[in-house]
Amino acid sequence: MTQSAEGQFRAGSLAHRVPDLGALELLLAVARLGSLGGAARELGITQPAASSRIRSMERQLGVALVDRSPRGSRLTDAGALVTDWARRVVEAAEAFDAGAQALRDRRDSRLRVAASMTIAEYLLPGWLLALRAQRPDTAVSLLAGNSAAVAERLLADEADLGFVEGVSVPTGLDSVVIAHDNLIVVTAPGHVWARRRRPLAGAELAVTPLILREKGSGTRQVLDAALGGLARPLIELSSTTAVKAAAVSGAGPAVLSELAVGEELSMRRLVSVPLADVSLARDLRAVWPTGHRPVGPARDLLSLTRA
Amino acid sequence: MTQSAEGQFRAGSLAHRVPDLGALELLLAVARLGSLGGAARELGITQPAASSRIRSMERQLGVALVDRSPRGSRLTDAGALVTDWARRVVEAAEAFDAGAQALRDRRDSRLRVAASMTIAEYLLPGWLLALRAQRPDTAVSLLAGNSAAVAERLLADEADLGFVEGVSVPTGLDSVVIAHDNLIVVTAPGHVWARRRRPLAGAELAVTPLILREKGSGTRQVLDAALGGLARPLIELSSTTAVKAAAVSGAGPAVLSELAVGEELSMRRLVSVPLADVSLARDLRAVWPTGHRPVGPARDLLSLTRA
DNA sequence: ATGGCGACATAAACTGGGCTTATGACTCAG
DNA sequence: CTGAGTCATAAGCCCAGTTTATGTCGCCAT
Repeated sequence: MTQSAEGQFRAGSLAHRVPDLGALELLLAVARLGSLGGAARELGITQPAASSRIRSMERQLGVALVDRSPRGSRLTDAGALVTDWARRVVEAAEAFDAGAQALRDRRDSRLRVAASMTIAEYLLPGWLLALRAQRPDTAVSLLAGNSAAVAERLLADEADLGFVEGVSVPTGLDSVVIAHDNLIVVTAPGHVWARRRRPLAGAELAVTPLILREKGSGTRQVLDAALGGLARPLIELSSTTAVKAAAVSGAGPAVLSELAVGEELSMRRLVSVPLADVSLARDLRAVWPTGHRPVGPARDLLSLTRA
Repeated sequence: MTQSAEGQFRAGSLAHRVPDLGALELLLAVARLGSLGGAARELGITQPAASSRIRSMERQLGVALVDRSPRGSRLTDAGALVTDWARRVVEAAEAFDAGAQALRDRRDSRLRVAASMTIAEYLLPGWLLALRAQRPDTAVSLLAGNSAAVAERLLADEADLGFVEGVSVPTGLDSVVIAHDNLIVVTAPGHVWARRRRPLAGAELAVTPLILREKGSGTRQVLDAALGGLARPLIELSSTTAVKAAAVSGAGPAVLSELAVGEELSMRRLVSVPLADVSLARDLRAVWPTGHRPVGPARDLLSLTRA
């Protein structure tokens, strides 16, 4: 057992075991530049600060990350691995930052975006990062709501560009399909369906109790339509997150947007069950007031979102 | 060449604009429990500390996140969105933590894993999280290296279970295929190939200059084999990260493991180009010394990795 | 009503981690 | 042997986050 300042065996929370974002950024800079001092310069701190911070990160993790020499610093093998993992944390933080800035800049923004929850949650941060890379000085504001709210904002000229999911386009708006969101059936890896070889038939899906969002939600509507209103709930939950958690825990099969489960699939916390004769696709669309084709920053963003 | 389009955008780096992990964890707890005090209790801090921390996070982001009332606290609409983004940062940090702990526990660990870089980087942290959820007291150690190094460790009884990618299984080891890693052709969304409707033929791929890993790397070997040694490099880079960055920046088409680009695909920073007549698949295998079928913790982990 | 309870806010003092400046040790190139 | 790189060490400062102690508000049971 470790010596540790806190006398008890309290599992210090994540923040105590994971270096803070500044340290992870510093590590990435060291990896890229091959020098503590260089990394320090890039981040606008002094060399001793960088040295000390890397050292305390190594102490915290219990692993040597960097080989120092009078000619520079290189990552150790473990350091390279840690850096790769750190990069993912930093990327998630960059997406957070891009989104958060859009939520803030309500006033003076040059591009006002209104988006449905699913799009705002999963896609928009990435788009904003891409937009920032391309047009660094575009201030974006974001308002998230359902399709009706998006339409309302656009028609009241309180937004320049909207994004909605679902089958119908609100009246008064022009639109273009920018992507297709497939709902997929997922289970925990241990579930029977995870070992199926034959694709699942719609009829079979319709008679199986599923973990679902509540009636009225976008995904539920698509599912009910595809099955003829017959989806049978094993349990109904009010957020995508809760559905995911239930599915991961093995409670049963769930139907979710593939946007929501990308990570879980690639890490095998969930497994996708192929479908045979039903298509659970819905369009994701960019929308704007009829006749007012997007120009300027709105056009920049729109062109980013289309393949 | 410098890779990475990073967000040095304003003087304050990411760490100054994004709340630290402790604050994000706290926000998730508030969202789940509906109470500042409750969240504070769960994290082992006092209620005023939680109150002050949420407040300073709101000040930092410039957005109200929670509606306080004498009967509890609920997220605002913006708060719900921020919480979803925060969850992804925290999940990345959890993966980081799981991996880092495995790197540390070299000595007293009950399960010693040796894995190839790609697997250690992209899949193992998720497996370790799943294993921790299922068997919380299993201490795991991790050693990353190429196939030969993994085999060496296993045969020297310095590891209990190994993971390798590639076509051949090192001699002296038994193995089971746990997944298939597909190499895919990706381009920036603006590239001509992103708008192709017909799948790409192998012959076409073979005559097009590509962004590639250096000769000798695992992915390059698979690609060269599939094309008959003909892959034509536009530029050769020494890390998956650098290849990704070049592809995202629009330098040209790249060939990468789908494990490496899951996030970029779902956020449309990259687009996958369908292939017609070539299969760029390679097996991911769990391996162990011939005859020594995994038991105990090794068996637990192995069963997690198979669908 | 009234007193109790739960939830959040405010205030003041303490603590520690991270920062800076200043300096030293080491290596390599001229 | 000197100058320009690198990193490490030491001493002091500062602020963010913490705790303890107390105040305010709304609900509820008596």
